[in-house]
Amino acid sequence: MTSKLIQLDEVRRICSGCNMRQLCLPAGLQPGEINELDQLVQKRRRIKTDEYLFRAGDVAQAIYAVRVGSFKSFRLREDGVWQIVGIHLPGELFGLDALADRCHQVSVQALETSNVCALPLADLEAVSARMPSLSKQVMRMTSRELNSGHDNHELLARRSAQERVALFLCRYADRRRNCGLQADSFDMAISRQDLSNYLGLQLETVSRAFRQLKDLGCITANRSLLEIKDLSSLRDIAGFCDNTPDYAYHQ
Amino acid sequence: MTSKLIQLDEVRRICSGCNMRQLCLPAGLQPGEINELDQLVQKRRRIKTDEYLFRAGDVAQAIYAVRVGSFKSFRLREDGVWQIVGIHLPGELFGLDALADRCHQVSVQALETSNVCALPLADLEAVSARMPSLSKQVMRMTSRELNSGHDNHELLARRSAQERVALFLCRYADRRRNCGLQADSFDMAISRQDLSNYLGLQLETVSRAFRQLKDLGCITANRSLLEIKDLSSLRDIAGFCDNTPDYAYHQ
DNA sequence: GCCGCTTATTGATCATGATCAAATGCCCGC
DNA sequence: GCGGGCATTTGATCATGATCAATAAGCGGC
Repeated sequence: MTSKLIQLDEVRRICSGCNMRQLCLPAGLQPGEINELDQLVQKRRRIKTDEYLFRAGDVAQAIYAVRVGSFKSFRLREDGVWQIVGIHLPGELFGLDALADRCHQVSVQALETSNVCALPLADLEAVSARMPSLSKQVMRMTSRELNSGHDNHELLARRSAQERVALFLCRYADRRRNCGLQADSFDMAISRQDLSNYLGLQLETVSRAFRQLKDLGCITANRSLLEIKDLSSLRDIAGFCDNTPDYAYHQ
Repeated sequence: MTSKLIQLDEVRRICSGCNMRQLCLPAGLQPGEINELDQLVQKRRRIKTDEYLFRAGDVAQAIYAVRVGSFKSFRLREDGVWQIVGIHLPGELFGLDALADRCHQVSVQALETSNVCALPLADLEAVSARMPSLSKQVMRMTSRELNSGHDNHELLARRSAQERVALFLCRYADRRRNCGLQADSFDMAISRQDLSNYLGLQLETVSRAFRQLKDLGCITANRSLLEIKDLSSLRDIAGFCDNTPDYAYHQ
């Protein structure tokens, strides 16, 4: 039994056996190509909570994919204020912001004990000519990142505190479901401090928004433990609160 | 004289003679490669103010580069509220958000009479194996887009109205300077309505922020005509207003 | 030039979220 | 179990920006 578990664990180490293979770099590749990818990817690097994977300013060595756990990317503004700009869940790529000038623009820290795969940039460039489907998949995943940036814009612009929190929770649950994790009851690795920073709100404001959502029966929340009781009303709160006619009738 | 002007105009039509060649797709390519790129790019499509280049939901045909003028990308939320998520100036690429599933996620409209080049997706894929430096440059430009998404997050999260407006103006001026346009006195093609939507503020709030910046002597503004009188104090207002110690001393 | 439309500005009031302050609860080491 | 430190919650007050309302300033059409 033990040896079987270890074998299973071994299988999951390789891209073709990984749970994330439908979402991550192997998607759209031929079996032979996946094997080739496997040779390049540095797998299963274990990162503990709050450990840095890299820091803004570091020369970029690789692009990264979350296998297990989650990460935050953030910037330190010139005035010393930090801003979280991204949360990364399993199957998502990050470190792509460094491709412009080979230098990381954000710092990345693990939000919990996590597991990350790295594809060295030198290898990526070397094989991209040989494996067009790989560079195509990298582009697809980068494009997804761009859209999630637009999601963030929408999240932050012209939304009340309650809407922001509700929308964040809906999306977080969706993303968890998408990568095969429990989506209605889970431990949010992200602290209130980090969440409020990400959402552009004060800690206290986020806390109060949680309270309201609890009182409405949408969720239960105890510290980082979250349970979504009524997803559909949570969605309503997230999206359909204000209908400014000015904007509603714009062509 | 007239014929000389026409000749010059002809030269600018081709990538190797284009003013934006250092910023845009030709950057980093060999002269031979630039000629090849030239054959693929559909050039100088003229777009009038408010004309759509494409709409969210359209099947993506190409990626686009601004040659002259400017564009806005925006989404229509399910509840009918629209949100501008990007402003595109000369030398910048857009339409990249469609690479994930070949379908545009945003609509794009010209903010003024503009000029755009298009690289068909089919061609991009076909030549990327043959021209690794081109796909590398596309990735570099996409990476820049990702970072500008992070800039937007920073712009919107936890900043006062005045800071948002000042920061927007600084960045807008920087981007204009970067692509060779007049940066201290110019016509902002973007309306107050669009600007306020982009910044997540009300129209009136943006108007008041302009007034304050005028009163401080940082700018003069008459409708869309803007003059930056004191860039350094504008930068100060944009970045160094609040120093929340909580965030300032975070590792 | 004049009229009507759209865009921008200014004013007054109100609601939301920031800020200041305190209390509570939880986790960890001893 | 106890105590200290940290994260979170709750409360009270205040400032900022949203909202409502009205005016002013271009701009195009005739």
